Parts: sequence; structure tokens; C-alpha cells
Amino acid sequence: MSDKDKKIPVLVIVGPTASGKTALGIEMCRELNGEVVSADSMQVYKGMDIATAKPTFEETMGVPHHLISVVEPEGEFSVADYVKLASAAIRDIHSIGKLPVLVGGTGLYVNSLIDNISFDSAQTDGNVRRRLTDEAEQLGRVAMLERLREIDPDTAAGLHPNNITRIIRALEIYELTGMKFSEYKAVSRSVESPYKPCFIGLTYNDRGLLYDRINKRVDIMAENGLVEEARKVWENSHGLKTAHQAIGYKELSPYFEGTKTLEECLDFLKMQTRRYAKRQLTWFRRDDRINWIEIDKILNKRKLIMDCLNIVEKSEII
RNA sequence: GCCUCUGUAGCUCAGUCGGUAGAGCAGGGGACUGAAAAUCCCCGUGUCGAUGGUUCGAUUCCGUCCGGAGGCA
Repeated sequence: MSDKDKKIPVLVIVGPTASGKTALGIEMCRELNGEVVSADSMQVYKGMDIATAKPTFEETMGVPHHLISVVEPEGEFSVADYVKLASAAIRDIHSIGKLPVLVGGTGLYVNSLIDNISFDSAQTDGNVRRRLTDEAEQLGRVAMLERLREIDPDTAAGLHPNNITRIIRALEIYELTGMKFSEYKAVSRSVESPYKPCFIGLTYNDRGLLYDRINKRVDIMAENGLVEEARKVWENSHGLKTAHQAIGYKELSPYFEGTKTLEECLDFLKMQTRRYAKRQLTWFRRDDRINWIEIDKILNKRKLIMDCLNIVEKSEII
């Protein structure tokens, strides 16, 4: 048996928000005896259910879901944590003879997991990051980029001075490890991936139809209690770390503060969600492993499932 | 019916003392390795309402018509 045959098969379903990944993932699990592993940076938090469009218990149709509601929203969470937890979940699912079905729209999480990016060689240090952030405020962004250019000209060349987040991370890695960011990236890819993935990407031929769906979904969320959930999150917003970034809460705070109407806030929320979908498409489009399905061209659900089963069959992952 | 204002990018509007036009928002494209639902970069040609006239040349001036807003009766 060759190494290749020992790899763990994983069906990966990606696409922009509101494209129907969740429902398709559940269907695929039913067809292929699988379990869902969520690849979503916001569904990991407990209590953030409606805005992050977690499947309800009924919607899961008995299919087990992993990596949903696994951490408190007050905590910090990052790709590194995700890869650790998700790879363990995949191992467990495979070990009981079932197919792991990775479903999610967080491109960084999907790729880091499937391509087996190692985050061990460089940790993160809140103190260092804080200090660099303070220095950036005092010295200016251009000065920070200049500092990076001296130690790592290649990385600096690819960064705009306004992108201070990335500049600081590159400097942080250098301080913590002595490695250039480019070296660190190479090291992080040094171990071959244990997964044999089959990628399915959901998209719309007509972007306007996707946007219609997004707008409609926000309205449905509002009917289903989004505002009440958002108010709770808003009241606790000072306690949140990474979770505060979620789309669906911060957009409603002007309403809670009384400076904008609910309708204005919901319109803004729709716009932010549309832009997010666009960014997701940009991320996934560059991955030529993805088998794209334009769902506005698929006549019915059964056809969609048959097409996906065909893709899986051709990929020979199972 | 008469008078006034108005019609320019998907939307809100600038502007051209006559040489075919530009902002904001929306939208589009891209980057992405421990914040990623985050962060950041780039992108503005449109019968200047329609049609005649004046002019070397009209979106700009004049006439008429068609929308829209307001006023007077």
C-alpha cells in the first residue's frame, strides 16, 4: 500500500455565504455516510447562532456536526486553533469508517487545514503584538514597513503601508523566531498533507441572484430573532475578542444606540454580507482544485446531488 | 390652461462663459499563513431626456415635444 492510499479522503464544500453549502453538506453526508466538519470562523462560537446561520437541530437531519459552538465568544480563537480541532475531528470521523465532509466559507481555515499548514514554528505573543501596534501608532505605518523592508525585503515589497495588520504580523514572526515571513511560510508547508480532498464549490452564474438570496436571508434572520440575539451580543460586546468581528451584530449597534433605524441597519448588514460574499468568491476562485457548480443553472435539488456524487466519483477519493 | 424649476453613471448630484464630462454612494477586480465574517490595494464612456435650429463644432445657446416637481387659477 502506497502512502497515497493511506491519505484520508475529505469531501470539501466551499462557496460564498448563502449559496447553500450547509444543506448540500448534510445531503452529501446522508448519501455518503459522512459527518460534517464546519470550516467557519464564526460558527465556532457558542450563542452566536442566527447571525452565523448555524443549521438548526432539525436541519441537521441527524447528521453529526463538528466545530460548531465549541468555544466561548469571550475567548480568542484563530486558524491555528481551528486546524488543531478540525484535524482531530477528521481523524475521529475517518477512524469510525465515515467520510469527513468539510463545509464552510472561511477560505483561510479550509486551505490551512487541507494543505496541512503548520502553525507550530511561530506562535503569537500578545505582548509583542501590542508593543508593535503602539510603535506603529507613534512612528507611523510607513516607518514600520521600512523596518520590515530591512529584514525581509521580499515580504515588504508585497505589502501596502496601510496594511498594518500584516506588517505587524511579519515583524512579530521575525522577533519571535528570527525567521523571515517568507521562510516561515516555507517551513509551515514542509509536511505533506494527510488528506485526499475533493473540492466542490457552489456559486451563482448571476451574481444578482446570490445578492437577492443574501438580502432575503437577512430578512428571514430578522424574523427569526436576529435582533434579540444581537442585543445580547451587543450588551456583552466589550467582553468579546475575535468574535466581535462577526457580521450580523456590529451592524445593528447604531440601532441599539438609537442613532439609526432598524431598517437602515438591516440594509447595511445586507451590504456587508454581500461584500463578504464577494471576498469569499475572490479567495476561492484562485483554487483550481475546486469543481464549480453554478446553482442557478441547476434545475432541482436531486440534480444537484447527482452532479455532486458524480464529481466525488470522478475524483476517486473513495 | 398659464408660470417657474428640473431631466447628466445603477442612485444622489457637480460641471462644461459652446471644443462630447466628474464626485460620493452602490457596484466590479485583486491580495491573503496565529484578528480572516478580519485587514488591505486597484477600477468611473455615460445615446449628458427626445427632436429640430444656430454654429466649423451643441450635453452646454434657441425652438418644439415628452417625463418629473412646485406655484397661480
